[in-house]
Amino acid sequence: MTLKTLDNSLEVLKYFNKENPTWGVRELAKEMDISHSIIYRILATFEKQGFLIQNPETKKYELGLRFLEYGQMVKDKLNLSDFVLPIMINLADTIKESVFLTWLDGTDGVTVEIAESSQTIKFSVSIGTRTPLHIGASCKVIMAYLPEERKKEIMEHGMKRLTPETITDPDEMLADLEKIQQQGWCFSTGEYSHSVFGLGVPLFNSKKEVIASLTIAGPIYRKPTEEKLPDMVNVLQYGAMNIQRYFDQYSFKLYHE
Amino acid sequence: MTLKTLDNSLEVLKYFNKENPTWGVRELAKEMDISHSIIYRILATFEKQGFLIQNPETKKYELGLRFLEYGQMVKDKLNLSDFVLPIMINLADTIKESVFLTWLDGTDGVTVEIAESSQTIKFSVSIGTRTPLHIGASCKVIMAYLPEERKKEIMEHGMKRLTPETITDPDEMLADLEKIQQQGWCFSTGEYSHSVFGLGVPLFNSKKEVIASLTIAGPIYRKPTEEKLPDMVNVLQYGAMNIQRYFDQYSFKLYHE
DNA sequence: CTCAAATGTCTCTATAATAGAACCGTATTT
DNA sequence: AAATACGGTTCTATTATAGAGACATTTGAG
Repeated sequence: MTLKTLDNSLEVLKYFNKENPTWGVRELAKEMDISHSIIYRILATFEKQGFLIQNPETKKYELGLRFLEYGQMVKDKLNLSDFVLPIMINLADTIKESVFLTWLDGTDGVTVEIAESSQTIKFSVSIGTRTPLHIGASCKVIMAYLPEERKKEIMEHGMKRLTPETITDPDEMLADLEKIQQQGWCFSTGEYSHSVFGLGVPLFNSKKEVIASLTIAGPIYRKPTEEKLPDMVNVLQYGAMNIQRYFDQYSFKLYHE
Repeated sequence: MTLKTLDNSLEVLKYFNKENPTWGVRELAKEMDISHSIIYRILATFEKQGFLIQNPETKKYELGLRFLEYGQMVKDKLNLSDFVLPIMINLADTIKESVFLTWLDGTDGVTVEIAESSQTIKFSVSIGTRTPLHIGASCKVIMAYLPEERKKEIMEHGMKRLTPETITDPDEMLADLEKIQQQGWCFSTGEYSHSVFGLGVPLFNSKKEVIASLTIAGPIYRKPTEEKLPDMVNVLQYGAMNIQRYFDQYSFKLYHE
């Protein structure tokens, strides 16, 4: 029961990403294997509304300032900067690695807040980055606490491989998730990017449903040794506890109450 | 030659703002005076694509995390934090008032970067805020440098009044713009909000077309006296000159080259 | 506790909007 | 100078949408 025209148009928008920020009409039409007339009408309509702008010189289209407006509104709604970000910065200072908050959104995890490590070599990621839930510590630790049917949904949605370490076998994944849920955290290396380790713990809403995760990540050569890992888990869980307390006090406006 | 379905759908999105962040299907349908079936299909399609999310409890819709993604991309593209923001912060420290950068977007000015004053009473505005070009120093100083036909377009677009000070008469506006262009800056009080003063100067692309403005704003009781105004103009123009130099070096990816 | 009003969702069909091919004038490339 | 590629437009068969109405639930008032 969805609108085909709108659905297609939003699909077109997805082609505007960091790698391909600008598109010409025929260029995008070829990429999507769609008639250029259709693409033209879609792009022109988005432009009329400020969601895309056309470079008057090159005639190519790119994302417009309207997204700044909506993006800021979502950010304000999450309201993480006042209380949660300081906790994350504190954590990043203690551990000397980047810390980030990942939000559950359908079959993806979305990075909503970041505290970067002060070290020159660090894990770096953009706000708004979207990753399938089966990849990496930040996402798998969320997936581990989802109901079984949603796990199945996610796995049937297709477990794309990003690196050789990415788990793509459903049985292996279920076993891994089981383990994660039992220990309460997830440590992974090289699943998202071959040179990165991650350590994530879950965050819940008032109904004890998982809604987010707090994760430490850094270059793989600085990954904690087996003896040091428990310490890192402890520090991370302490930070997560503080954030969780905040979540419990102020029920969020986004997604869950 | 635009798509009516998409156009209508984007119009629906506009109802999700800071004042009304959540909408039920019938509630929004009533507000827009449209059949609730139509609204339902639009909202459901946006939700499917992550642009809206539905609260499973209340069934009401709100903006989704997808906007975080696109908003961040636009922000990254503008790439103001590295060079321009420091200049703005420096300026804000010197003058002890908030400083913000406004981008030209169609018939509106959009706030794209902010350096807030350290004083407890200060002018405060959100990134992404959209204001018609005929209102306030930050916008009028842009409008003053636009070609005559675009000025006419903007005025015919309707000069909405925000405060008693807002200029709504076309002739008065043209005279005002003439003066602004001659002196190179615009000082206004109470046009955008009754308790705020603003002082703005224009910024140009490589083709000497106006694309943005740099503005100081603060509470009206701290507005500069007639003797002190020239000093403030000087400091602001010096900051603008630095930003302009950056603009000239790196031609921007947004809107103009 | 009961009834009425309001809600999100779904079905149906006349109607209106869209898809997609073909075309146009311009710009760029060869 | 010819040929290709481009954004934009026009046309009509086809298809998706508009809008009324129905439905099961939920909410709220009496």
